[in-house]
Amino acid sequence: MKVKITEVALAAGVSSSTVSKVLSGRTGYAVHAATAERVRQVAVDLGYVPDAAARNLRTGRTGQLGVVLEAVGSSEPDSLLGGITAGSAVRRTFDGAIMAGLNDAARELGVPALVVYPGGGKSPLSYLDGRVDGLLISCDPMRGHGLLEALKDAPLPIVALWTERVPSGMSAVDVDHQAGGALATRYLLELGHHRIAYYGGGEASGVEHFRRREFGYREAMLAAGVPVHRAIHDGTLLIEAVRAGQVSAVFAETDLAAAAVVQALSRAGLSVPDDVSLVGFDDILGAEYIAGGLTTVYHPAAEMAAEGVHMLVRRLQGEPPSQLLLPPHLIVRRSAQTRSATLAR
Amino acid sequence: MKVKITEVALAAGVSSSTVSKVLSGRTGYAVHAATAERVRQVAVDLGYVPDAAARNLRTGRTGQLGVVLEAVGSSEPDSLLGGITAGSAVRRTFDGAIMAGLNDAARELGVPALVVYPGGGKSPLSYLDGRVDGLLISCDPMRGHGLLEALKDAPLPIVALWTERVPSGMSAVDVDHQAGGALATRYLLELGHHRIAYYGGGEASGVEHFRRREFGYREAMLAAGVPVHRAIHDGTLLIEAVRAGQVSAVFAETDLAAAAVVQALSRAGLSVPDDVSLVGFDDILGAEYIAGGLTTVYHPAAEMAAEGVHMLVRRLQGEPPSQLLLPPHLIVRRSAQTRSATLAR
DNA sequence: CTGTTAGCGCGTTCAC
DNA sequence: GTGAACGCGCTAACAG
Repeated sequence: MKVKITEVALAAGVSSSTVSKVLSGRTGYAVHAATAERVRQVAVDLGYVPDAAARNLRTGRTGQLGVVLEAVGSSEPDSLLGGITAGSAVRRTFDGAIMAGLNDAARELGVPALVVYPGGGKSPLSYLDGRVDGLLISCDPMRGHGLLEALKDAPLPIVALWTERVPSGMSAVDVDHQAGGALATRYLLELGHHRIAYYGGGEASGVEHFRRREFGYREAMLAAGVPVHRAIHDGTLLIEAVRAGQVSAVFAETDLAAAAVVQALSRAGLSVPDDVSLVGFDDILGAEYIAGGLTTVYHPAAEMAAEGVHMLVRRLQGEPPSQLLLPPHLIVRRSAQTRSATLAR
Repeated sequence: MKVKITEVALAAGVSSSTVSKVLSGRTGYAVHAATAERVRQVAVDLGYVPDAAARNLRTGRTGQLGVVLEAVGSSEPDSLLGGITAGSAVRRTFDGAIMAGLNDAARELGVPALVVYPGGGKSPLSYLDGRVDGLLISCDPMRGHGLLEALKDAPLPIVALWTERVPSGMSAVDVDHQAGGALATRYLLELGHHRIAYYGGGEASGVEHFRRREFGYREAMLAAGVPVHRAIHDGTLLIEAVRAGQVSAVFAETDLAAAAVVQALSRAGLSVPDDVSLVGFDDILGAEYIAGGLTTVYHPAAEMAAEGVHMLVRRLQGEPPSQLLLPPHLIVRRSAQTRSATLAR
C-alpha cells in the first residue's frame, strides 16, 4: 500500500511536520542535518512518495503546466481551419517538434509533468480547475483566438503559441513567418532572379501563417523594386509561366508545396534547379531528399515551444507578460542556383 | 476568485452536500429534480468549477492518464538508442502521430487530460504519486524495457506502447513490423521480382523494430523459395548490385531510407520504378512525393496510441491485461512495377 | 530546532 | 429528500 507521511515520521522518530519540512525541498527550515538525513533515508527505505493531490490541495499549486493542443490529432475535419486539409498537414508536420520542445524544456526546468488537454469544444472554464499553474495554448489561428479571448481574465498566466496577437496580459511566441518569406525571396533575388513566383495561397489561404509568408515575399519583391508575380497554386499554370519565361524561380509556401512543384515540373520535363530555382519553407523531415536537397526556411517549432515553456515559468516567478517572434533561418541545399547558371543551359 | 461548493450551496439555498450529489455526475442519489436543476443553473451562473485537487484527494482517483514519452524530444544524443540518429528520426516521424492518437482517443473517451511526463532519468516511483489512474509508456525499446521492469509491481494499470514483450500483468500494443516487412516483400514477389534487396540494417540495426522489418523480408523470401540478398546500406553498393543484375527491387527499411535510395540511384542515372522497383515503410508525410509516389507500408502509429488509451481505460474498468499487434497495410503508389515492365526497357 | 494544531475543498456517510 | 459532520494527506502557522 501507499506509505504516507505519518508512517515515515513514526519510523524516523519525528513528527510529520518535520518530515514535511525535510522533504518539501524548500530550504530555510531549521532542521538538524542529522535528523534531515535520517528522515530522507527512512523515506527512501519505505518507498515514500508524497501524494500529489494532498500537496496540491494544501499549497494551492501543482508545479504542472497545462498544454492545450486544440488542433492536434483532430480527425474531425471541421475542427481544423474549416476543413482545410492543408491545415492538418501543417499541424501534423510540427506536432512532434512541438511536443519535443515542450518536453525538453520541461525536463530542463524541472517541471514534473505537462498536462495535455485534448481539444474539442470543452468549456474554457475546465482549464481552471487547479490542475495546472499556467497554460500554454497552441491552437490553430482561428479557433485559438476565440479560446484566448475567453480566457482573457483567467487567474493564471497564459502563453499563446503560434500567434502574434493576444489579449493584453498574455504572453505570446510565434515564428516570424513574414521574415522567413522575405528571407527566402531575398535569397532568390540575390541569386539574380527577378521573375519569382509565390507558389501557394490556394485552399489554405485562410491560414494566417501562410499569408504572412506571402507578405514576406511581396515585401522583399517590392523592396527590390521587382514586379510581384501573382500567386500560383496549380502545376499547369506554373509550367506555362516557366515556359513563357515569366518565372525562373519559385518560393513555395511549404516544403510539401515545393515537393508538389518538383513533381509537376518533372512531368513537364522541367527540373529543379536546372530550369527553375526553388526554395521551400519548414525544413520538414525528408527535405534533404526533395529535389536532391531542398533549400528551405527552417521553421523553429521546437524552439518556439521550448521558449513558451520558459516564458511561462518566468511568468510564474512574477515577471510580466511578453511577446516573442522567433527568426527563421535559411538552410541552403541544392534546389536553387544563380540565374546565370539557369540561362547558360 | 474561485467559487467553491459552499457558495453554490448558499446561492441555491441548499447544503453543500446536495450540490455535491447533483454535480458529481453519479445518479442514484435521491434529489428532487427541481432542486437538482436549480443547483445546476446556479453552478453555471456562478462559473463554478470543482477543484481537481480536492476531488482527487477525496476520491483517490483523478480520471487522468499518464504518458511517459521517454525518448520524445530528447536532444541529448545518448538518450536515443545509444546516439543513433536514425532512432531520433524514427521517433520524430511519429511523435506527432502518437500525440494525435492519444489526444483523439482521450477526447472520445472523455478523459479530461493526459499527464505527460518528460523523459530523463527520474525515479520510476515518481509516476506513482497519484497524479494519474493509469500509465501509458512509450519509450524506446532499450531503455523502455528497464522502466517497464521497474514498474512491474506498480499499483496501477500500465500499457506499453511500441513493444511486444512486457512483464506479466501489463498490456502492450505494437505495430506488427514483421508482418509489414513480409507484406512489402510479398508485394514485390507478386510483381515478379525475385532479386529483392533489403536496404537498411546500417547504424540503426540495433533498433528492434527495424530488425523485425528485416525478419519479415527474410520470412517472405524464404517462403517463396527465393534466395535472400544480404542487406545493403550504401548507395554505391546498391548501384553496383543493380548494374550487375543482382537486384531489380528494393524494400527499404524506412521511407527516408527509400528517399536515400532514390537519390543515390538517380545520381547514377537509374530511376525508380523504371530501373528498380521500390517499397518503403512508414508512409511519412511527403511519401507521395518520393519517387513520384512511394509505394509503402502504412505504419499505424496514431491507431496504436489510440488503441493503447482504449486498452488502458478498459483495464481501469476491471478488464484483465492484454496484448495487441496492429497489422500494417500496403499503400500502393507508383514506385514499384512488374518485373516484366522493367525488363522491357 | 521540533511538535501540535488547524484547515485546504470536496465527497460521503449517517442522522433527521 | 436534505443537511451536518468527518476525513482524505499534507503543509503553514504557531507554540514549545
